[in-house]
Amino acid sequence: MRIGELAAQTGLTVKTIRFYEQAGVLPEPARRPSGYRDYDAGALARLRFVKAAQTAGLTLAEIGQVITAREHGGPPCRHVTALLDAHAANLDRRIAELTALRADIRRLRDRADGLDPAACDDDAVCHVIPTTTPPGARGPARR
Amino acid sequence: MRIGELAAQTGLTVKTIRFYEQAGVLPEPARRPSGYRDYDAGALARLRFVKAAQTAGLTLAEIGQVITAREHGGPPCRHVTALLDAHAANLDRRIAELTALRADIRRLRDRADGLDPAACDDDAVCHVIPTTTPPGARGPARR
DNA sequence: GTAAAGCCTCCCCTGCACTGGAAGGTCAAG
DNA sequence: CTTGACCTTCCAGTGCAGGGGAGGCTTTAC
Repeated sequence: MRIGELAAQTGLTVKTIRFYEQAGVLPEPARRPSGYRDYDAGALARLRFVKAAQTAGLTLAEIGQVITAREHGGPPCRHVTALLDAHAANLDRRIAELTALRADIRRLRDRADGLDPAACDDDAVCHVIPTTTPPGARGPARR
Repeated sequence: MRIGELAAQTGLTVKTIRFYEQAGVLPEPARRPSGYRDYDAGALARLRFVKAAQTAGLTLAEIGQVITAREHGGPPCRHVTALLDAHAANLDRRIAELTALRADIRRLRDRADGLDPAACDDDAVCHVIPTTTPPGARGPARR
């Protein structure tokens, strides 16, 4: 099938499929005499895997590693479970960060309701944001 | 004071300070005859505000808006509290997303322990990641 | 026969907050 | 006089996952 049909069947855009090929998560397909890409059912399965792995939070680079491991050796399951574990740990950390940031914002917000807007001074720009570090701050959240 | 001293006093890098100036969150300072930037205490206060606002989760663009509002009108407190509210709502959404993703990963991980690594098939790359959408999937998390 | 849709490659753009490096000017100490 | 620290501007790149559009073939439908 041609790239447009593959896109329709996977819900991806044509651009994205070509990008995946260049990113190394989708093998280069056969070409028709015209130069058009010609995909088989394997491409469909592959793209389903890529989508599922993305949904599980893996990056394209990691997915590429898994695929390479698969092609150069045995089943990459151990690698995959290690990636899942690492992502789970990352998520735990990020969730904790965001939750703390959420609490800080709530504190600022509550405090703001009791402040006089006219009392803002120029240098500090706005006294709703105290320039003395609020309790519980751990530096800017990485995004 | 020169830029290096300001950097030392704020804990930022010289590069970052110049970047902030270009990003519009720090006004252009006076210049010495040599062309060197020459900062006063206002710059220190301003950078403290920028850091505090970043800690509260605002982007540089938003901080720039707050500063512009401050310069072109009265106190920007209402603007700031609106931003804080928007960020709080965003955080709630992102925390929920990440928590759901975390639960999905935990499910995959638990399932993986009961699977046979040799049973991976080629098209699916690795059966630890099921290509049929797992229950509770809501699409890739935005990062 | 012609128009429209589809495909090709190529290169640049997005957001976010910086970071690195090149090529050169300035200033104080030894 | 030279060394070295400090400063200047400008350009480019990072990570991540694509998106936009130009300019030009190919295929399909009428």
